[in-house]
Amino acid sequence: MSLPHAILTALLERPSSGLELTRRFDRSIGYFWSATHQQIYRELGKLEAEGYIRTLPAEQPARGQKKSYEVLPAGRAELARWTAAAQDPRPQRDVLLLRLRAAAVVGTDGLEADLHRHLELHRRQLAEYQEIQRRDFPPGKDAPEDRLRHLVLRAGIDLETFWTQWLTHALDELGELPGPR
Amino acid sequence: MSLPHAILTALLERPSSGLELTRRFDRSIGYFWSATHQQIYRELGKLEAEGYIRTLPAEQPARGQKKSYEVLPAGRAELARWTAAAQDPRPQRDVLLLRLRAAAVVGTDGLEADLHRHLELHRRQLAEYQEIQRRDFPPGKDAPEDRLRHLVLRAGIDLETFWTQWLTHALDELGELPGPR
DNA sequence: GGTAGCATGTAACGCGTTACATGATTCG
DNA sequence: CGAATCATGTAACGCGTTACATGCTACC
Repeated sequence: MSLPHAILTALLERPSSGLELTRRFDRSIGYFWSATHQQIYRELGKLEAEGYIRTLPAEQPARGQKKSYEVLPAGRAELARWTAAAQDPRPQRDVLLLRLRAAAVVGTDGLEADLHRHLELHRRQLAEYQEIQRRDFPPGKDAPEDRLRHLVLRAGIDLETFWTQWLTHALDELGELPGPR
Repeated sequence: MSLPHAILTALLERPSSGLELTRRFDRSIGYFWSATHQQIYRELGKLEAEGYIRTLPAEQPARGQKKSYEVLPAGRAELARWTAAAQDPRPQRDVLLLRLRAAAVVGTDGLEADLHRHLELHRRQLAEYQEIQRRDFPPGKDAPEDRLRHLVLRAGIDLETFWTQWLTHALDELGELPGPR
């Protein structure tokens, strides 16, 4: 039940059309809540039906026409309610850890190459986050309204840092393991 | 497409019935791939139909009767294939980070209490992992076949450590923020 | 006017979740 | 025998994913 709230947040930051939202979900918000354009259009329809958002006055309702949405007061209230409500952490889901556990049973053949690939992907993501930090949060300038956003970014940086370190360590261990290479 | 492989791994470690699997998914494997008993029964049916597992000879097929499964050679081969195959990391999904981003727009009212609760949950999980480490991986004794399992456990420990640190930091920042308290 | 790209959708399917149903076993 | 517990299921629904469809706009 989080996609509608992700969309409300994005629309409050800036009113947008479906495709613009999709693009923003590929960048900033999508770093921790991804969505495809099909999900977004489906959800925009629901949010509009529930009275949380509306199309901007300059709309043409035809099919191939751009249609921008803005958040209504009821939408902002719902987002505030959701933000403050207690929520249990979702159960963990990590395919890579599952694969290592499987490898402990059926062997590590072919695993190493993909671990290298993942390491490279995480390094790239980390570099991207650090670049954003340099650009948007230079040291010294720390406006109160940016504090929360910086906090979120730092979570991303620390998580990617963890994965690069852990994968490096995992590759070390794999190298020392007996078995076909 | 990972639940069947999680089940194959668990069944290779030890043949089990559906409910026993459910219990094991509440503990070890479920730490990074959770599943309910409904999912597990559904998936056991599919895996049996595909010839990857079979019921142990001592079966009684009646409804309330215990039914244990073991992995067939085809199932082990499929698991080995899946383990070695390249897989892209799943896009991140984290509700808490999303909520912080929403709070940057609609305010932080009511957020603090739930962050405290999450911090406590992560501290408890971390303690549980460390207890498992003390019990199953005492320093010095590091059999090669346990290396991979220990590696997975350390990922869990490091991730929970990260969350406790990050949440502590987040609560510090929230405290310094202006606004209704 | 034909083609490429922009923009908004529809349809189908599978996994994950929640609620409920049914049969066996144990024990007072 | 009645209740609690163990054990295996069924049904319904929503989100996430993939593939495909339709209508505009710009440009050669």
